[in-house]
Amino acid sequence: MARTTIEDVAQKAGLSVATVDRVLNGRAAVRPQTTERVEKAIRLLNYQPDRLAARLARGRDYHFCFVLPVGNNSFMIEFGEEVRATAARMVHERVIIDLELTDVFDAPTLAATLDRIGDVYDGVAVVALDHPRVKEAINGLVDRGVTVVTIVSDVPSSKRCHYAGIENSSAGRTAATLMGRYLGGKHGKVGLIAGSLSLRDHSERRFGFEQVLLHEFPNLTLLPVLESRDDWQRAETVTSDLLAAHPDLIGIYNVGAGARGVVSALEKSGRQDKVVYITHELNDVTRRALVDGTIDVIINQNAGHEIRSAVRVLMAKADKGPVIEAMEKIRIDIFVRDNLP
Amino acid sequence: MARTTIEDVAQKAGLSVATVDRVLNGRAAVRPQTTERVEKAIRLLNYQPDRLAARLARGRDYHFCFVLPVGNNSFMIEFGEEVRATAARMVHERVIIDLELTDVFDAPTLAATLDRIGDVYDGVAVVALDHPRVKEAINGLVDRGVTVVTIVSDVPSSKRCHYAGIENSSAGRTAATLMGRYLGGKHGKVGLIAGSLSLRDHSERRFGFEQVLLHEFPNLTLLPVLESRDDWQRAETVTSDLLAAHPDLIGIYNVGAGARGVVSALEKSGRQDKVVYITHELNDVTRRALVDGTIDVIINQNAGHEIRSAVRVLMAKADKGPVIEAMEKIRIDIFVRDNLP
DNA sequence: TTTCTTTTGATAGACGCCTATCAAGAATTG
DNA sequence: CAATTCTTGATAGGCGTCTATCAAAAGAAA
Repeated sequence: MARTTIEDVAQKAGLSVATVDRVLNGRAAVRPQTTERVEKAIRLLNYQPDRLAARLARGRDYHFCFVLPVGNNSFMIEFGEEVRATAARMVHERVIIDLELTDVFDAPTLAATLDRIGDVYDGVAVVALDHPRVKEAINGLVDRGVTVVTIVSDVPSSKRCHYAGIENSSAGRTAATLMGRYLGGKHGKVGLIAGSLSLRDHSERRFGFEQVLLHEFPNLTLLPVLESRDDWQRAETVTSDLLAAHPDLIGIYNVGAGARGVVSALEKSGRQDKVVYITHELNDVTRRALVDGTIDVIINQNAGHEIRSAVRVLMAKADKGPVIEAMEKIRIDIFVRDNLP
Repeated sequence: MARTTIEDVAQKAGLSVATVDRVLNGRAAVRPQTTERVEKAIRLLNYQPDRLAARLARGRDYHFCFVLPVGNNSFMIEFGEEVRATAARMVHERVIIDLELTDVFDAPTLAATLDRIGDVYDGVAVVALDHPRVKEAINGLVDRGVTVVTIVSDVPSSKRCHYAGIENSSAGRTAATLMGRYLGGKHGKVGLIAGSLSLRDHSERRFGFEQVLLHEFPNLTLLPVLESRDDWQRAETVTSDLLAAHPDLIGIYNVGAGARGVVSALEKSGRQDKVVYITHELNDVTRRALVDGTIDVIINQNAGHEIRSAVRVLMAKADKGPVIEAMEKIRIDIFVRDNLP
C-alpha cells in the first residue's frame, strides 16, 4: 500500500510530473482542460501531497511574529514565556517565532509596530486593541500578503483570518451565572472591577456579566464599574474602598489583571468568606488564593493553547492547508479548588 | 542561518557522517570514545535531527490501535467518531490508526484482544479496565516492545507509559464543591448514580465526591449509591424511584452515562428547579438539558484532546522523541450554560 | 610481523516534493 | 504557409536523513 505520489497522478492523467506540479503550485500557464485532467486524477486517486516532503523540499523557514504588550502584568508575562517556550520547540519544525513587545494599549504605537514588521514575516499574531488605526494596520499587513491572527483580544471587523482567544462576553456571562448560583438567592451588592474599559475584552466581559446578572438574578445589585488599570496596587485600594463603602457587598467580579490586590484587600478586611470573589487568569497568586478560599472561581484562558492554536493556523495558511475550526476553538476554563491542573 | 545538519556534526567531530549516524541510531558497534566525540559535537552545535527528513527517509508508517468498548454509550460512540476523524487526518502524516471494538468491561475478553493485536502495532491506546488480567496483558504488550497508553480509564500499576485522561477523583471532588456551593448551605439529601462501580473511573469519581461532600458540606446527606449500568432507561427508573422516596432530595450527581434518563425523570417529576443536577459528558442531550436548566453543571473530558494527546505520545515514543508532560495533561472541563463551546 | 577482527570512511540510492532549465510539441497569428 | 507564441515533457539537482555496501584503516590476537 505504497503512498500515492505525484508520479501516480501524472501517470493516471497521462501527463508529466512537471505539469502536475504546475497545476498543484500554480507555477505557470496551464490550459484549463489540462488542469481539469490533473484534478480529475487527483480526485480519482484521492491524492494528498505529502506535507513533510513538501516542507523539506521547499527548505523554507516559517517566520512568524508575536506582538504582545510590554509591562509587568502577570498574564502577559506568562504569555510571553509560553511564546518563547513554543518558539524553542518549533525550531525543529522550521518555525521561527520572534517576539515583539510594544505598547498595545496605545493605538498609534501598536499600529506603527505592525506597519514596520510587515515585510519580514509570513504571519503575525497580535494582541490587538480594537481601534480604527490598529484595524487599518492589520488590514495593511493582510493586503501585503501577511497572514494575521489576533490573540487574546480581537478586532472582528478587520481582515485578520482568525482569532485565537475566548469569547469574552461568554466569559462574563459565565462569571455571572456562577456568581448568582453561588450566592443562591441571597440579597446584596456585587462589585465589578475592570482593568480598563478601552480594551475590548474587558468591556465584553463586563457586558456579558451585567446582562446575565440583571436578567437572572434580580436579588443582586450591581455597583458601578471600578477601574484598576490592571495594576494590583490600585486594585487593592479600589477594593478596600469598595468594601468599606458597602457592608452588604457579597460578590466581586474582577475582569482584568491585578487579582492579587483584590485578594489582599479582601483578606485584610476579613470578609473573604462572606464575599464570593470570581476572577480571571490562573497564576501562582490566584491559584493560592483559590486554594485558600479567598477566590471562589477562576475563569481562565489557556495561554499555551492559544499560542499553539495561533501557530497552527499561521502554518496552515502559510502552506495553504486547511484549518480545522473545531480544533482551534479556545475554551473558557472554569477552575474551582478541585480541578486545578 | 542554515540548519545544522548531520554533516556539520561529522565535520565538527572530525568523523564521517556514517559514524555519526551510527551513534545517532545505535546502528552498529562504535567505540565509546568515538561516541563521546560525536555527542560532544552534538552538544556544541546544539544539533537537532530534522524529524521531517527522518520520517521521510524512514518511509515507515506508524501503526497504532485504539481499543474501545463496544456498545451504544453516547460518550463512547462520540469517542469512536473522534478516533476515526483523527485517523483520517493523520493519514497524511503517515499514521495509520485502527479501531478495535471489544467488551472492555469483561477482563478476559479485553485481555485476549490485547494479547492478539500485539505484533501488528507500534502502539496501542486502550480504555482499560483495572483488573489483574488486563494489567498482565498490558505488561505483556509492553514487554513485546509495543508502546501502551491508557485513555479515559487508567491502570496505574501497569507498565503503560502514559495515561491520557482526567483525574477522576478530582472530577468527583469538583462536582461536590459545585454541588455544595450551588446549594449554599441548604439542608437536604443528595443522590449519587454510577454506571458501575467496577470501573475505576466511576468509583474514583464517587470517592472524590463523597470525600468533599462529607467533609465540607455537613448540611448535605449523601444517599447510598445507585447503579444505572450506563443504561439510560435504567437510570430513569432509578431516578424516579429516588425522587419518589426522598421529597427532600436537592441534589443529584450522575457519575456515568445515561444522563438522559436522569433528565427525563427529573422533568417528569417537575422538580428540576429544586434539584441541582450535575452530570458528566457533554453531548447533544446534556447540552440541551443544560441550556434548559435541568442540568446545572456538566463535567467533561474532551475526547478530541485525549485522542490527539494519546497519538502525540505514541508518536513521540515511536521515534524516541520527548513528551512534554504539561502539554499532555488533560483538564477537567466545567460547563455551565454560558461557556458551552 | 602477520593475520584476523573491529571500527570507521566513502558513497550511492532512496523518501516525495520543489525549482529550474531546455527542448519538443501544439496552437495561434499574420 | 511560415513564424511566433503558448503548453507540455524530460530531467537534473536539492532538501536532511536513513539504509546498505564495500573498502580502508585501526586495533587485537597469533
